[in-house]
Amino acid sequence: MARTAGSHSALTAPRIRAAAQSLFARHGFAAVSMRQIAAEVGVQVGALYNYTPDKQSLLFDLMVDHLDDLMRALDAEPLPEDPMQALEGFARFHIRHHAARPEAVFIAYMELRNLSPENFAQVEALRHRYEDRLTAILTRGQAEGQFRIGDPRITTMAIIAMLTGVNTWFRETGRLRLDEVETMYWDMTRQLVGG
Amino acid sequence: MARTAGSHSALTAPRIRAAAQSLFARHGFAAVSMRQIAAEVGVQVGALYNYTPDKQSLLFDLMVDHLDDLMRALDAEPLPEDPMQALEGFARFHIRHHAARPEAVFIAYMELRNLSPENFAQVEALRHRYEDRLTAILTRGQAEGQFRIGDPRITTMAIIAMLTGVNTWFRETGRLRLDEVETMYWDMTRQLVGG
DNA sequence: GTCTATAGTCGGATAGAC
DNA sequence: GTCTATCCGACTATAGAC
Repeated sequence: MARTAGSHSALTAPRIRAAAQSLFARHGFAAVSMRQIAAEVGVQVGALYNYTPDKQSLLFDLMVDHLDDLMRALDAEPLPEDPMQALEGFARFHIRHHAARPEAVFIAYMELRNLSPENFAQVEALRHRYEDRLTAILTRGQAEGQFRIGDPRITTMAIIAMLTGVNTWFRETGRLRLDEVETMYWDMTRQLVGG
Repeated sequence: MARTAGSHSALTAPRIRAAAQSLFARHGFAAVSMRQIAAEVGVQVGALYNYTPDKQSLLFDLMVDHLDDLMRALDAEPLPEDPMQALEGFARFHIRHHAARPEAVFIAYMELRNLSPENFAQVEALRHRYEDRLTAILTRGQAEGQFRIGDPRITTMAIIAMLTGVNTWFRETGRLRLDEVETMYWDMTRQLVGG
């Protein structure tokens, strides 16, 4: 694995990703320059273009990786037969997963309009797949008479907006621990579906 | 009311506001240039500075006016003694008011990080005053035993996130009318508080 | 793989004529 | 109040040396 002196791609690539994520989350995609990213990594701006064709791809890759990660993590969760238990699993998973990566979540929600149309369509498709998992749980629970809800798709949007909202105010240093927040939001979710 | 030829301030001022709001909502504050705003209005860049000291003030004024408008409109609503009726009034008002001005709402949520620290603090204070109105309703309903909820402040954040989420998917041309959406979200809100 | 240097464009804001 | 002209800095992306 001999490498030329000055060749650090295995190290540089993830550092560029991390710097871009941190800076995009703090200042917004449009407000961050390639020079700032390079400075955060500790290289000159030209070096970035060995890793990304352009700034847009940097953003797109962050979003796609975040959503792939989200789907993989959800698929790794147990999925109980009982709709109420499945819903509890989803709600707790959603809060836990999102609270653990606030920067990626923030970017995925705030920077959609800075994606090119093709990239936007791909990201929306991935997000939709995630939402569909919750819709499936709700539809099943409604059919089995456990949930007192209206349109499962509308209920999906309402629950996801409510749960994701935790990220706007939750801080690890705050008065509540995350597992307490999880339980409070699960209580609200359960009541919301009439459980 | 005689005016010098070429003097159109009474007309130009609101057109600058409207252009800024539309462009900021579509492309984001950081991605929009003063030249773009001027072009949308039909003037040259220099003319904008007769109406605003800088680009930051344009954003700040949009946010403050939006939140002032929100508070005034809420204060104009009836506030029933009964907490359940008060909550229904709030939920329906929130959806109706936000759905009617999607651009202002979008900017108020997405561009907070582009405010200067002083301006951010002022905007946050205004938003907090609005949230407090809902917290007051929830606290009263909890004390009177009508609501089965945990922390009223957390419940406030959850309900507002859920209701505001309507703006991410609702379109006037969609399959649902706004008053139907209002009722569906009120049903979910009622169940969420254990009613 | 990283560097320096640069092309070519665009940004916010201001000065001064009308 | 609006215009033109301009300052001066910053931007993305590329070229070519090492």
